[in-house]
Amino acid sequence: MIDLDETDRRLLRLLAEDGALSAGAAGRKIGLSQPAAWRRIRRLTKAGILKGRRIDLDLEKAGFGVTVFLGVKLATKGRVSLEDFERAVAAIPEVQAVHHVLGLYDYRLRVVARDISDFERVLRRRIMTLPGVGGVEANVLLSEERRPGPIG
Amino acid sequence: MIDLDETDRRLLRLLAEDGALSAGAAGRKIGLSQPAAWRRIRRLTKAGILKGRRIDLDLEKAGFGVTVFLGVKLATKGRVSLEDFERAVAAIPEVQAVHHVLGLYDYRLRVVARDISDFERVLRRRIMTLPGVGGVEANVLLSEERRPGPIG
DNA sequence: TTATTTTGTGAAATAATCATTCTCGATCTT
DNA sequence: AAGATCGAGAATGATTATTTCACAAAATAA
Repeated sequence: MIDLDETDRRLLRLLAEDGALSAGAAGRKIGLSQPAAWRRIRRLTKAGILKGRRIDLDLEKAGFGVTVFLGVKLATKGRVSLEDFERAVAAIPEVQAVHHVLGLYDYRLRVVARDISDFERVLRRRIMTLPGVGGVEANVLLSEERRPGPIG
Repeated sequence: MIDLDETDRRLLRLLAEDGALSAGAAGRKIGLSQPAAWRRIRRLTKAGILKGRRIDLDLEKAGFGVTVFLGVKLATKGRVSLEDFERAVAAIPEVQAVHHVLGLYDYRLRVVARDISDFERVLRRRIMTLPGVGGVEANVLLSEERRPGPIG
């Protein structure tokens, strides 16, 4: 863990708003020269705080209009069971994220589908057949808003 | 909605793996010239499928080691109530994402905190005091794995 | 106190890469 | 046969990442 300067935090906040910003462009916005900003960003990257960049794609416009959050409770929770479940769930293309969690559920999945009937297919033929699944709870996504978070 | 070529999908898949890839670099990986790849990416961007780029930062290394998913059920669900809740929750810096969902809960929040006691503070003084909150369920994140998804 | 190291900065320079446009040829459609 | 579509290749400025150097402030040691 590294301690962040106020300048570092401002850089991260800018990059969190627009990940396409270059080092120089981000620095310019806070009155920092190109090399200075670049050095800080490289430092943050080497420290592992900045893991990389990812694209933000609108799955709805790509034909996947349904996003569902699934809470999955396993029936048996041995170590083998967890690994089996994770391996099987990783093979489902419609699964966007797998969260191993502590609480009422064991896993939390983010699943996308073309429409509701397509989601039903995924749920019945993919999810419910996963090894060790006990109970499943579903939340259909209506709207989503990402917030910058405590640093960014 | 636009229909995607197999080449488009391969480009998106590459960009989903590494969002820092330039148009030319992505094209080169699938045997496409720089202008050809650039034109496709521009087309995808104009179509709204590619909404932009965002950074991927490791909040744990930045001192926020605890991530919790909260399921929130509202006590009263009028239109005004939803807007009040959304406005208030947007003012909490520890909230990373707000999902308006359909199902057992009304909202799903992704919250980060420095540690468990810090999370307790957020929960008691920020979340539980939100207007209209009926019930809250929490899932602590143990590990997370992002999957490419159906296209990317 | 002075001397010295450390740390972060800006300016200038570079070499590479990038986005962008143009032309031309191949392929496919009608 | 004519038109539309898509790609490669070359050429362009613009922007970028990256290095080097010198300087100022702050911390540390003498």
